Amino acid sequence: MVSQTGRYALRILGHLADHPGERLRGHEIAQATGIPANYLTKLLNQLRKRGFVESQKGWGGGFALRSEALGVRIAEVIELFEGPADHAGCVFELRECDEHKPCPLHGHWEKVRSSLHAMMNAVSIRDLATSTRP
Amino acid sequence: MVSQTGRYALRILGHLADHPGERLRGHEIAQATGIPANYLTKLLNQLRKRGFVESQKGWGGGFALRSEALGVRIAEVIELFEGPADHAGCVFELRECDEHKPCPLHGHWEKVRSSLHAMMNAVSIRDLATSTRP
DNA sequence: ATTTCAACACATATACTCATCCTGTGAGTG
DNA sequence: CACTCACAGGATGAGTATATGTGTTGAAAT
Repeated sequence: MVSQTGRYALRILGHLADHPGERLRGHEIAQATGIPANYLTKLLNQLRKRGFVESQKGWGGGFALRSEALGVRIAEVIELFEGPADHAGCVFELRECDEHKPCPLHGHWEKVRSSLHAMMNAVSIRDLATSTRP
Repeated sequence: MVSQTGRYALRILGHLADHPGERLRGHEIAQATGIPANYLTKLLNQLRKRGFVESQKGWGGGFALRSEALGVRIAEVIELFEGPADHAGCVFELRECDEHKPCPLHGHWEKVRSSLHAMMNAVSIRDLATSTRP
């Protein structure tokens, strides 16, 4: 449904959002999230290049969520790691399928697609923080 | 979302459902569906072992959909190739997430999950046939 | 019986995701 | 400067999904 890597990324961002302003070391994040440390720094690197996260090397260094990223929709995060979602075509490619000649799955798939799309675009990184919960 | 193999399986069954009672050679099915011939026979073999399809070797041989399989829900087909769906847990495993302490994605995910589940269980192999369309 | 056709089974190849290892590099400390 | 800390990044490996290749088996035609 969503790749392991994509879920990792959201876990990471959620954890960073829980500690605003703090610089967390990769090792700490790995321990807190349960993501393999070596792999995690790679993901954080991509998040940094994309501008969602900032990092600091050396003593006292670590990673922190950039405040500008708080409003980023999780769709953008998933895209970063899985490429454009491309849910345009019909799921099963059973045959040519459009509005006029829908395949047997068309209506059903439309619902799945739209609810997924809604989720991806309604939730932002800010919402991933634990503190958001009442 | 759904594996390539799973989509292949549905394409195959849809094609067979389009030709009831006929015995189609693997090569023909491959050509009609665009699925790699060698890979296709593997999938057809699994479908045969599961009882959805019957086969005949030798001259005049080929594959045919078993009439008993017409009512099979596509959930069963997908399970055959991808194992039990197991959409139980929360998508992103952000943290412990249940009804009382839902994660930020919980409500959204519930919708995705249920519409997917509905599709898988509402559509049967019979429905995959082109002729079903008005 | 021999030939031919097509499924069947097993082995191998390829691609991608996920994960690990190792070395380099910049930043701070004493 | 010498040293340590922690990110940066390339190379490598394990595991799985996807795809191909080769020979074997069964059934019909001749």
